[in-house]
Amino acid sequence: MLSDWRADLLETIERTGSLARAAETMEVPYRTAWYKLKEIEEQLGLRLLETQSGGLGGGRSTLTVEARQLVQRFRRLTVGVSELVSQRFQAEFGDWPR
Amino acid sequence: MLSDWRADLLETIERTGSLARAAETMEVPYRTAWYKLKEIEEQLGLRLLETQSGGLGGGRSTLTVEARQLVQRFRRLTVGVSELVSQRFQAEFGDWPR
DNA sequence: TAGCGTTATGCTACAGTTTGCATAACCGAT
DNA sequence: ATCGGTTATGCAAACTGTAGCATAACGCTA
Repeated sequence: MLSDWRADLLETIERTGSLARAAETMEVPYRTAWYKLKEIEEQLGLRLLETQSGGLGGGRSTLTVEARQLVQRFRRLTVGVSELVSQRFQAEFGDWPR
Repeated sequence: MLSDWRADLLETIERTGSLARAAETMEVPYRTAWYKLKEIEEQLGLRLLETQSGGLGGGRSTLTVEARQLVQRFRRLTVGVSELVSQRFQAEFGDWPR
């Protein structure tokens, strides 16, 4: 339910302080980004964003504590994995004919 | 282009000796299984099946040597990886509230 | 109060995937 | 010769994910 891309999205929201800006930064429609977030929230049964519409800058979004923890854990989970995969891939398919 | 599920499919074909039976075993329509195989063959540019229609039992399918090697390598590639992942997952999310 | 940029969400369209149905060819066994 | 079960494929329908467009509410700022 989480993925590298989704973790990126969450981090970008945190960095930009807005879902709209995060979506633009990641070059994905706002509609889609929003939908993805809802998906995660639904699957995991938790709220990811602390949002406010209106006000300074039009509004803002920040991550909830749970979301921040989630991303942290996910990052720790995946670090080293892709390296292992490509290493194994090299070992098994390095001599692949095509 | 390969995946756990696809490797399963190939192994099931080998085990049952028939694409039709493999599809039934894996509870996926014959049409779909066939389509998936074509997809892999096309992407990798190799033949996966040694087929015969008609004859004893109506016909049969067995894996080509290349297909068998492919599955073997893929299994070796993924075995250590999934172990690492589930170990890491346990470490990071073992105490996850839900 | 009017304007602006953001959140939130419904409706719709479009593209790609999956699936159902149909048909043809094949060939050993009866 | 006919039957059965299999491979092979075309075609169209159903389903799914992604994206575009529209609209409403919100609240700071000018």
